[in-house]
Amino acid sequence: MAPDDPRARRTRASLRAAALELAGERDPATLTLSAVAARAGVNRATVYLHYPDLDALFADAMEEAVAAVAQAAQLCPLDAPAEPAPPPLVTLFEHVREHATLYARMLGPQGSARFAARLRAALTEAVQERFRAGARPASDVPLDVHAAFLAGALVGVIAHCASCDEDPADAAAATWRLFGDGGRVENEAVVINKPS
Amino acid sequence: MAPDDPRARRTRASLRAAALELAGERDPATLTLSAVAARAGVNRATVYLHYPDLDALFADAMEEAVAAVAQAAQLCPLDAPAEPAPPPLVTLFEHVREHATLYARMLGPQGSARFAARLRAALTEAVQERFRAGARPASDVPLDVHAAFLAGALVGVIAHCASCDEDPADAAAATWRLFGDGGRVENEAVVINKPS
DNA sequence: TCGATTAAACGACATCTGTCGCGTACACTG
DNA sequence: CAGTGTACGCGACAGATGTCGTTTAATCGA
Repeated sequence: MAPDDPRARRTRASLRAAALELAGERDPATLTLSAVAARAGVNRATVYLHYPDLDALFADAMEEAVAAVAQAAQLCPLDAPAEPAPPPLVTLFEHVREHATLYARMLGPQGSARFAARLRAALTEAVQERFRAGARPASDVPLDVHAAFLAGALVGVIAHCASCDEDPADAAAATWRLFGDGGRVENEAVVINKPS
Repeated sequence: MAPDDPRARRTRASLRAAALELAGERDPATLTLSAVAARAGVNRATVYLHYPDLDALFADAMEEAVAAVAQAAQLCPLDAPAEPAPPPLVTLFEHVREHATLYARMLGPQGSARFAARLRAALTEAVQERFRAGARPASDVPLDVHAAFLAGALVGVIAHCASCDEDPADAAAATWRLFGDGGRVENEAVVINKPS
């Protein structure tokens, strides 16, 4: 399977478009691989040549948005003049807030689980990358666990918003306010909920 | 369907035992309704007389643990003398920490999603019940949203621990430390991450 | 103890998933 | 432009889900 073959590109593009198209008009929980393949005009068996399952197809379709989250962690490099720039983790949280509003509305109770899994991986990688690049938590919590906690907590809010009766916009705003007050950058270190 | 019929009781008990049994010895992600029914010695169609799907069966099998979480929110009533008693939300967090360690180990990447959904509902109800009983957040965040956020964040950590390479015990301990530092009770109000 | 109730077994059905082998037609290369 | 590689369509398969109608047998009341 050559990933840059024009035929394969066309097929994957059709599948991505069909997945997002159907997710927007039908209940995402009831989406089937058969339906996506039919909408894309692609044989059902062909889907398995490109993706292991429907979740992977969805992950690819949302890769653009996920990449934006990962990039958000790089918007404020640690070695840049930090005066007017916002704290990196705060930038991450803002992006997550926007994604929570957007995707928690688009995806239903089941569909949100797909996105949460994909976003969780992206967030973990992004936060850990920030820590590897020099950011350090001010507490005695082990570095990796701290990053995992942050990613898990954020995704938890997203998943929860999508699967309960809350208005996702309100809950996402609460996320932002809570973490916005609780996290800050001090002496090139990330301080989480630790009043100095 | 009489829920107290001895035959129905036996059937559900067999199904619960079989579900936990198979979850312990096989990869929970590959568990099928057919396999659980076969292990329980119950016809596959009969399962649908008691549960809408396999997730509901799992929820019932784990009901005992979930009930313990809900009960944890009642361990320290607000109208009791609050001197030596720990804050109610802190008690909740401690129970979640224990459950995270236990279930994140037992359940695999997919299996944890089943438990997270059930635990999320129980946590939301428990935290909101505490707020209805008199506890008030000190910030301007709407009450219900705040409760939803707390539940979502906690479940996010659990789900994340079970689906990544972290040691669940470490990550759960981090949860406890982080929230333990960030939350406290002050003047009968629950203060979250707000240094006075 | 007998009869009415009903949980459960049983077989069948439509649909979806994941996989396989085969033939066709499109895509790069010399 | 011819030739080789390969993505794709096609048909079929086993296994799982969710549902249905019928039959068997356990339960409980009289």
